[in-house]
Amino acid sequence: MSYSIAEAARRSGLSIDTLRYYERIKLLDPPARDSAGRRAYSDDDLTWLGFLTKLRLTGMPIKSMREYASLRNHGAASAGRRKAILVEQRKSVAARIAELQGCMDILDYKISNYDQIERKAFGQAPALEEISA
Amino acid sequence: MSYSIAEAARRSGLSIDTLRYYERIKLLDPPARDSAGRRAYSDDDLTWLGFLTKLRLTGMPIKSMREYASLRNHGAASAGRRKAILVEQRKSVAARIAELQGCMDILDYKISNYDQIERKAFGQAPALEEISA
DNA sequence: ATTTGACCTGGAGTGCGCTCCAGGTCGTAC
DNA sequence: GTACGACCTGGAGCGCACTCCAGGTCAAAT
Repeated sequence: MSYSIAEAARRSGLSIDTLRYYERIKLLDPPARDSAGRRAYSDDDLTWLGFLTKLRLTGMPIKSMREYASLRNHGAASAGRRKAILVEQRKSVAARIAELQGCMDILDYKISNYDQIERKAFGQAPALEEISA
Repeated sequence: MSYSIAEAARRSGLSIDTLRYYERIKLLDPPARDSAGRRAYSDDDLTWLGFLTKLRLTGMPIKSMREYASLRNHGAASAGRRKAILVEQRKSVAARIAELQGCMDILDYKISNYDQIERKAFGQAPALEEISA
């Protein structure tokens, strides 16, 4: 199967502009063209786009994605480097998750403070939270 | 205690420029000044900066942080809205953590693929991974 | 034959969150 | 008294990841 750019956008969740942008910056090999010169994305193209969007979601900068993308065209010899990139990214994702957990604990603490204030709302204790809010 | 901008930067982990920037965009109430007109941050200022940096770490946009910051100056009446902002942010953090977990699963899968390739490296199986790499 | 709409290109513009710069003022150390 | 270093201001500049635009082509529908 092959897909128009609009279809590819719909299926990948990226915008049409972003698809062309990714091609320009070499994240994506130029897709086939139909007889009228329009892009015709293959299933493989979409699979790759799907993986790219996952990498983006991890917060990987486009620079690194470009390196990974370019290594794909350098065959099996580049597998080691490709794996290393993913391992490194995995590490940074794990760190980010831990960081977010930590932040969430703080949010929970602050939220529970506000809860207490609400529960005290019928008393007249002076806004205690202002001290650390 | 009060702190020079350099000290405040060191303690908050933000740059001096960022401290002045945060003040300009009203994330931070203008700190006191010493006799020479230099900023003198209080412990409360630093506490607030600490909380701000946590909010930033959660990915909260500066726009929302500004809203929260401005509500602080509107007393106890704004506590409900402030809490709502934090609750909303907590939700988005939880969602982001889930998203990252999902991405990490994919990374793990890809990495284990590369592991297999390495283990087969002494055989001559054609680079199987190319199909979905 | 012409209108429509999806697509094309190269290049400019945008929003975010800083970061840097020039030119100037202070207070302390020599 | 002058040299130094830390600080000040207003404003310009930057890197990132898109996003938008003008002006054009092409094929199917009327």
